[in-house]
Amino acid sequence: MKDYKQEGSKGCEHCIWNNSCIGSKLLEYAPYIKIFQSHMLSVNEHVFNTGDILSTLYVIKSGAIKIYVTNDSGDEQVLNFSLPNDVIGLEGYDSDQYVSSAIALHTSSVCAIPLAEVKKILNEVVPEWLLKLALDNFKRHGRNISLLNKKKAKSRIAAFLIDTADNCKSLGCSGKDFELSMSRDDIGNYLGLASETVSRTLTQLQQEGWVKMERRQVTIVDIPHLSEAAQHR
Amino acid sequence: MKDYKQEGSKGCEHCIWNNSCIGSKLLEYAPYIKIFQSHMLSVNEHVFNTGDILSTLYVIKSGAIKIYVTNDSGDEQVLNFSLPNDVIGLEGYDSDQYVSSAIALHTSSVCAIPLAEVKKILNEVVPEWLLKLALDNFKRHGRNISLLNKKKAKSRIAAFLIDTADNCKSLGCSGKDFELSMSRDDIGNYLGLASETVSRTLTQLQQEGWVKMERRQVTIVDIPHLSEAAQHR
DNA sequence: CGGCGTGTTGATGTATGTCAAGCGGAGTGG
DNA sequence: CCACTCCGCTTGACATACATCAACACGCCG
Repeated sequence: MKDYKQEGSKGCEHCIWNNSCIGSKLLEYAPYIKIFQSHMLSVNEHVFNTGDILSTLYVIKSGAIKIYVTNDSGDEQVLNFSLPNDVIGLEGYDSDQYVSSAIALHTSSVCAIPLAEVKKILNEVVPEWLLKLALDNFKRHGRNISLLNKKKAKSRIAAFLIDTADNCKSLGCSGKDFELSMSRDDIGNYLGLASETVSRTLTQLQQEGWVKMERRQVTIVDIPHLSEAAQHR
Repeated sequence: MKDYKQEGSKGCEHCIWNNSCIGSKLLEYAPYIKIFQSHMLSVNEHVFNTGDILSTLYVIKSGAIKIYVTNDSGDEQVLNFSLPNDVIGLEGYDSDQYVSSAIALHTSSVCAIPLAEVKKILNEVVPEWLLKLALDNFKRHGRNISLLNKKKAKSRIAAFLIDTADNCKSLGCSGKDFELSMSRDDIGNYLGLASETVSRTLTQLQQEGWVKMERRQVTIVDIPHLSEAAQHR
């Protein structure tokens, strides 16, 4: 993306969104923020890429932006289509890199907000526990998407198992052994699969030797293979 | 759910999660909150139901809770499985009713937090624009789920069209006529379908007379039928 | 032991993916 | 202005993964 400082901005008072935009609210709240400029993007121009240093959030002023990630095999996974008034780039808030890529579908314009300023305000204003609550929700959002928009049952189930294991781990379990608390029916409903397919796929994963299962008790044996399966769409 | 005030609580200092729980952080931050009690749930007991008056949030202390909605035809749609330390009930924050149901998968225990207190704190502490940002994300989360875990292409596409129309409407368009900003490829990728399937399904929807399309220009003709199709899993 | 809920497995139909051909608008160059 | 190409989209033919229906196995509890 071009250096947005090159692009002059006349400030929010000249913007068509004037004071309805969420960015201008921020400015209102913290008027000392200086760098806050409008920037044009042409079709297929990236706003940011996965892995880029995350120092700026963007508010979309006009146009449409596609948010996506690419897996190791290089194929793309659309996470969202963002429209005017949306804030993008926030998903990586607690890392220092963008965790997704953003590309313009139309000629679009965005306003840049320095993340450092936002962080400062947030830390001043918002209690830490509350921030954690919000961020957890962001993350869950991303996880759910990546569970659900896979095409193959095997990928979904593998992703589901890994996700569940991660959850369990963050609650203090081993991360390899855990107990599913829900029925095959519930899993199927959640993942958009028939319960029979869940059942079959689980036995298949066992036959491959990637997991062991006894009723709802799960042991993950081969994390690499399971992760790889989870990547495939 | 039983009246949680019946269930004595010894307070957070006796809880196994002691001060790591997000609820206790809230208590720390606003010590005047009195009603904050632990409550046991047996298997298949509801924490709350869609449509119930939303006056309480719950922090899960132990066990597992299934969050789901039911459509008009009565069939269930699992949105999430919530685990200890998760906060549930928040999705309806800006309505006054729960927008989903929550049922215990195991014997579980939860702590109740009066939403009024939380709202008071939030309003004192968090700028409105920031709250909106977080809530928008909650909503998008829910929308994405309901787009993605449908089984049939027709449902997904119908839901996608309605969602897009709604988005457009909230940006000031008619809500019936709008332009898709993304390719069939992108739509398919987003919805977990092949682009050919997107194409075919769109022409099918046209043949049914529910939408008119010309390239990326969409006119929604029969909202009732389209919505009905969107409901079906 | 017998019944019930949950999970597994098999047989079959169907929706969707995949491959491939062709269409049509948009842009380009003569 | 027309011919040409390119790209996105559509349509068709076929393969396949999954849903559905049904039978059965297993653990659980009375």
